[in-house]
Amino acid sequence: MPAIKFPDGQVKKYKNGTKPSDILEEIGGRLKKQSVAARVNGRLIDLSGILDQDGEIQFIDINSPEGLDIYWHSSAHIMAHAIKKIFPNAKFAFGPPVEQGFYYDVDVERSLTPEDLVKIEEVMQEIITKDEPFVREELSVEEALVLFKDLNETYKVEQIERLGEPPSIYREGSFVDLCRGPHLPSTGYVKYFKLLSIAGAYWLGDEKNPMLQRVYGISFPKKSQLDEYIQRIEEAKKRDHRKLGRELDLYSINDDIGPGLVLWHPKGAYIRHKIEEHWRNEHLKSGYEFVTTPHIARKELWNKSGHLDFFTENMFSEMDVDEQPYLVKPMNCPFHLQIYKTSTKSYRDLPIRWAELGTVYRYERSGVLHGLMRVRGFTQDDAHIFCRQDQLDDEVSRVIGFCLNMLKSFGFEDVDIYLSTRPENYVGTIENWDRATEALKLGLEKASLNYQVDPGEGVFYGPKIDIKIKDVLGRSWQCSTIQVDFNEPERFDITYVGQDGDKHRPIMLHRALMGSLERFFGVLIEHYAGAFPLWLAPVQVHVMPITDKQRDFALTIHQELIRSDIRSYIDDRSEKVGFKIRDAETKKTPYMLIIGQKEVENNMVSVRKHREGDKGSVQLTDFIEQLKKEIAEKV
RNA sequence: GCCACCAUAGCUCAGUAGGUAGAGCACCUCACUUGUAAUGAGGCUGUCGCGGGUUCGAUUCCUGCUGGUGGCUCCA
Repeated sequence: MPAIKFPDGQVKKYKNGTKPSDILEEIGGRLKKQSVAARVNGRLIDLSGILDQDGEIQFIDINSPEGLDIYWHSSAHIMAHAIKKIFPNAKFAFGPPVEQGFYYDVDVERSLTPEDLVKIEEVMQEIITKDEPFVREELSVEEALVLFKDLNETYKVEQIERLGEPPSIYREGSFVDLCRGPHLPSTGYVKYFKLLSIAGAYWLGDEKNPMLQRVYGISFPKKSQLDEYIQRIEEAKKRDHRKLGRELDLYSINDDIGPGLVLWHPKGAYIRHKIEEHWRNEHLKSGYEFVTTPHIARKELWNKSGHLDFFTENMFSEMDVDEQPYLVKPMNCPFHLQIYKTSTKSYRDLPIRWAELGTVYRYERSGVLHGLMRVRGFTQDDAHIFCRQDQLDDEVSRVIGFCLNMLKSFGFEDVDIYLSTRPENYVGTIENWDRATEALKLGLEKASLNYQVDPGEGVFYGPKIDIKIKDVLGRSWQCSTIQVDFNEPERFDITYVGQDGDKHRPIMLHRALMGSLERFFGVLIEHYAGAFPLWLAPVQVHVMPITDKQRDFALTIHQELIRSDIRSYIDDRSEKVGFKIRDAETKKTPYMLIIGQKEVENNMVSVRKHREGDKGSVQLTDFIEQLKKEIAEKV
């Protein structure tokens, strides 16, 4: 007689063999309708699972994150079932739920087409209409191997062998799949779904393995949720930085120049200029000094730094300079190290913080290039900090705080933070790694930040903190990074003279706050949907006379704005004011000044704000004051 | 790099069952002199991504390449 404790603290005894679904039957109502699985003693189980011991139960709501995961997971099974019906020889790999929906990796004899997706959707609907229950079975390894070998499911067989423990399977009608579960009670629970795309994916994520076809889909209990999802994707596409970059004339990438090489147009370059200006000011305030280094260096430098050992596949091929091989820089660090070495450093000199907007070039495989987010030539807002062991904690803390502040000034408050720890291949001692990792961790905790640990994801030369920002379609892009380096100080043999008169090895931190200006600009465009805050807007004010009669007055206003350091543009075309407003609105100019006869007579300006509309008339001096305030506050 | 898809005017797109192409916006000119998201009329705009093949003839069919898109792998 298991005693089951409910979330409200109530404890009830049930007879042996009771299932969560029995309890739901008894409770009924909304809970029964909305629950798709149960968590018993922390473990998720099917509603048809057996409660055989005492424990705490909690029902999983269909619309909770876990509920949707189960929903999508079961949807993936239904999709696989449908594919199996259409392609009896299809073999299946993995089909998990993801952040937005689900996918299944399949091995089908021919390439799937969009028409196939339509067909698969139809068959899925049939399976759903049949409302077959998902039935769990637990098998021994041997039984499972026999079953899946019979089905010629080679990937499943491989997976069973890899697991090495008795697996569970789920049957649903004639379809059987290796799966941990839990699942929805039956296929009929899946109401509204859509298959979204087909892509290639390597078996087990290894590019040496064969490529499977990955079919992505999404499903929801309610039609409105599916509609909203599709609409959200459509809306997101409108603020894609590649679309806005073209529409707002910010940048372009040109085939004649080469893929992954960015042309910053005047408006984009202006925004970049403001970003850099802000960046420089903040760095000076934070105790950094600037350095500037060349774009190429002798091959030998890259040999010394280790880049030729671990980074060659990302470096552009060498060039010949007076019969000496040179390489274009993929990183700035070796240069900074060479500056360090030009003089003997005392412990009193540390910490040294050297920053550079350093433009680097990396060969990125063609398939990975993506607008401004992933390019082949980019400018890092790089800095290297050389410090003593006793300064490490403090430096890490400072960088974290500095970094978050920098992101905040561009409106990024919601970011994902990762701590990447020691990978399999590493240089340096375990003690050093542990100490450095501890320092990074301490820094994060002192700032009371939420972060995830990425075990083994550190660079071979040291642990790191990464901050990622999501683009408009929910794809994560790494921007900020703070890395400890045990490799290069060693290779370049940099030292400082300690209080004891001996030479010591300083600790080196690499850090980039925005990461690269290109990527950062990309996420920034999407973040603001192209409507940049006043301080960044390339054109801050559109001045528009209503008729030619007000042109002279409008011109004096435009000139006054320019004199006051406001970026003004005068639209004196002989067009209706509605036309000019539309134009300025489309260009997302923050402010419009409309100048008609009334304004001329009263010596006023009529203010209109982007997306907000008419703000009424004010004195020009007041308007300028207001703008200056807004610019200073960077809102 | 791998899998799939795509490439027509500056942009968004239509089109040709194979006979060298069109619309809207943008741009230019003229008229209108206008009050908070599109005034009207006229004009300009193309190696139909590049190369090869099939064909009397290719933007259209086949093929190679280049570039892009969505993923995978890899990374700021």
